Amino acid sequence: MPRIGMQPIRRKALIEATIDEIGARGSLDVTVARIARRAGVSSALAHHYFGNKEQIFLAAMRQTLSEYGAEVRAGLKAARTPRERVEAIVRAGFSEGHFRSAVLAAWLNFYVLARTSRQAERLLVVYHRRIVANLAQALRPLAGTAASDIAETLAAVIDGVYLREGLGQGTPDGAAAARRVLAVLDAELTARGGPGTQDKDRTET
Amino acid sequence: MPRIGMQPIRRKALIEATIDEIGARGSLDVTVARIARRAGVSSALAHHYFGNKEQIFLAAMRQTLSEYGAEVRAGLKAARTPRERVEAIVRAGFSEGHFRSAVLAAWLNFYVLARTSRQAERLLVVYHRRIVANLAQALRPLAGTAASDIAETLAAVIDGVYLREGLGQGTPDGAAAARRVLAVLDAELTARGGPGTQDKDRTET
Amino acid sequence: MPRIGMQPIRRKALIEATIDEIGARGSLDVTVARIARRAGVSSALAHHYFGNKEQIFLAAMRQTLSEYGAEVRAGLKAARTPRERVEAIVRAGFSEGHFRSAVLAAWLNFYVLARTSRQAERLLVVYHRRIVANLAQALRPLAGTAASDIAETLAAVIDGVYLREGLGQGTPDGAAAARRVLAVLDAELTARGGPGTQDKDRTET
Amino acid sequence: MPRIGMQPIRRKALIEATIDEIGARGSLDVTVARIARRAGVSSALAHHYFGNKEQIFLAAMRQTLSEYGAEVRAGLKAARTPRERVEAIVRAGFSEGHFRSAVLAAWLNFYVLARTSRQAERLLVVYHRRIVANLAQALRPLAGTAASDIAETLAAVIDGVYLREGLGQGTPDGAAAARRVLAVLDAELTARGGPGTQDKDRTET
DNA sequence: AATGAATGAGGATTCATTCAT
DNA sequence: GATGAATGAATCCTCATTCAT
Repeated sequence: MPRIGMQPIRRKALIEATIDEIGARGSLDVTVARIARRAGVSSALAHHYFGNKEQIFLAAMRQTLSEYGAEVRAGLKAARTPRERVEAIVRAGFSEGHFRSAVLAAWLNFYVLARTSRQAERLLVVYHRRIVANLAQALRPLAGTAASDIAETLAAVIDGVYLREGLGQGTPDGAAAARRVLAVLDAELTARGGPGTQDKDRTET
Repeated sequence: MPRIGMQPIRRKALIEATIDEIGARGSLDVTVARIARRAGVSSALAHHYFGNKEQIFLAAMRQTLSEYGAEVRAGLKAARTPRERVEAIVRAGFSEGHFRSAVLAAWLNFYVLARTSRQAERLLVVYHRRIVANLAQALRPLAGTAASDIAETLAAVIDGVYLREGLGQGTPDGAAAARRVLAVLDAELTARGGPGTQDKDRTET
Repeated sequence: MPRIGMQPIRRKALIEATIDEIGARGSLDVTVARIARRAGVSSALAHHYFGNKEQIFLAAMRQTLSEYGAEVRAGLKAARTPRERVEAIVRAGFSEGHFRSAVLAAWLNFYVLARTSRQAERLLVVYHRRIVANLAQALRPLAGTAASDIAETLAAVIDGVYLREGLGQGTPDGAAAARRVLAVLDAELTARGGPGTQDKDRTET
Repeated sequence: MPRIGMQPIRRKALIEATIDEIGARGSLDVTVARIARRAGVSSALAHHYFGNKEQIFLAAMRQTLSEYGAEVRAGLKAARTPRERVEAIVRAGFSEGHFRSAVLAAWLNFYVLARTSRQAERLLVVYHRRIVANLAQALRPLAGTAASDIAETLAAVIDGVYLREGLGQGTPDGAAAARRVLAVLDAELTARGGPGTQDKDRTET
């Protein structure tokens, strides 16, 4: 059975299995054996490829983060106006691909992991910075010097909505979630720049 | 050594030890033995009083939630105007007592626990509803029919800020966190009702 | 079943089981589970009392060493002349209690353990020093300033004979082994002090 | 990359790697994978060439023994007098090549291996017999009928000194070790044959 | 009331070994 | 000739939980 060049295939399968298993289990309390079984391999192979459990988790985290990043980039590419750029970033977080119970559980658990693992923490911090930077850049034309501050707030709202919506058992409503975040954006812009600014932005867009 | 009337003392000690241990460990990955040692009792006693580990966690969660609730109520009692009422609720979340790394870790882990334990989920949902209800009630004079919606948003912002601030290693800055949340409040009020409304509210109160 | 005060009993049983198991297996390649089964307890209990496998080994080593030390002391107490004192020390090493295949295997493995474990090495060095010191003290009246040197040699002969005799599968012949060591002693004394000295010693004895 | 005629090269490399690894690790607790890596090949190849782990160990043991034997033979060839012949055999054991920590660890572990593996035991017994035979033959002109007995004793002293010197962490002192063994030889000769014999030998030498 | 004693169950990790290529 | 792929079988260790005292 052993064919050559399996490494990337197995790694990918194990990473997906990890996210799914965390999602299914709802906690980091998943065993390597179950992850491996889900991926259709032995637990020994999982260790062979990743070294230890933490590395498996970190790989899953990197994967989730980079998928999210890709979604953000794809959204940004399609956006034409500053406003659209901000919306793209916000919507990426609540897309069907990511705003699922399993992925949400994974995210939540990565936050927990970050409290224990230095590497996990670093990943999360980097991701945080990147989101804020993306938001700030998109907001600059709309909010000027307030861009950074609004970006920071929006990032927090995204996380908060994500967290709260995810608590429910049912399928989370991504559209509603995104709407709530964008409402905060609108409010901030209106309040800071006055209606004029906002209107101007909208017109521009 | 066994004295009578120890039950409440032991229970309280074990609950505190649980929160501290979750805080210290940074995850739910704490053992009953360690919790018990921290509380100065045997692990057998912990089981004697709580039945099993999940009940210990749930008790710790109830404790954290009710302390938070008490802080909110205390703040509300001292508040005179609607605005002050909202601020009190927001500030309760970022008070020195709760906005600590250990408590934050506990909260985070309660969210995780809620994915596994029906009881934990119920506790969290109840707390969520209560916060939103409190906020909505306080906001009614300020925002009218928009109160509920703004309340929902504010609750999300609180959670998001809490989550993000807590990621850093250093002592979290409660004042800054509260300021950011209140800024959202101001923006929402300004944007929806215009400055006039807000001023009027303040005067009314 | 759990009665109080079992700790020392369990510890002793586990230590004996360890030595026996090393003897039976012929190497350090013994499992905690087998040791525990031999002692009639669960492997979890073995860990509970000793912490980890290395500590179990070290305890077994200490036990073996201290039993040997006790045998030496008992022999010394019964000895009347210097010569008898030396003989007592030598014979202690080849007594029926210690010159058994199992104990021998244990010793051999402790030497191996000493290459990995700092603690084991320390134990072995201390034991080495003590034997040489005992021998040297006993030899002083017989060999004067040469006592230390002869002691060192005798200790080496003891170990060498022990090692070689132990290689065979059959029951090792302790008497023959002791005789060979004492022959070296006689030769050293004769060669250094001349026959006169030796005869005098013998007459004294 | 596979070239023909690699077998002897690979085997030799693996054998050396085995001894080195046992030396480095200080115990038989070495993995085939590490041995193979040290030899620059895959662990599968090690199995391909040796069948299983025990055979790898046995090959390493044979190698060590035969190197030692070669050193003895070389020493014997250069020796002119009986005394020199004995000294050559003794010194071979403490030469720079063999009296190293790594080799010593290997020897020690071969003794352990001999308790488990029939083949290893046979190798060790053969080596033992050969050394004693060599010593006895060399001693015949010096000690006559006592040659065998003295040979047996010397062999034990060699092993004992080897074992004890090897325990220390520092570089073992081969010259001192050899001196101690030869001192026993001198003592035995003096004591048995009287000073005359010994002097005569020494003069001859 | 309180605990020491004890364990079953499980989990991460390791490793010798096999096999298809 | 050589190896990457793969795994079954251990093994150490942890831990929640129970029980007699």
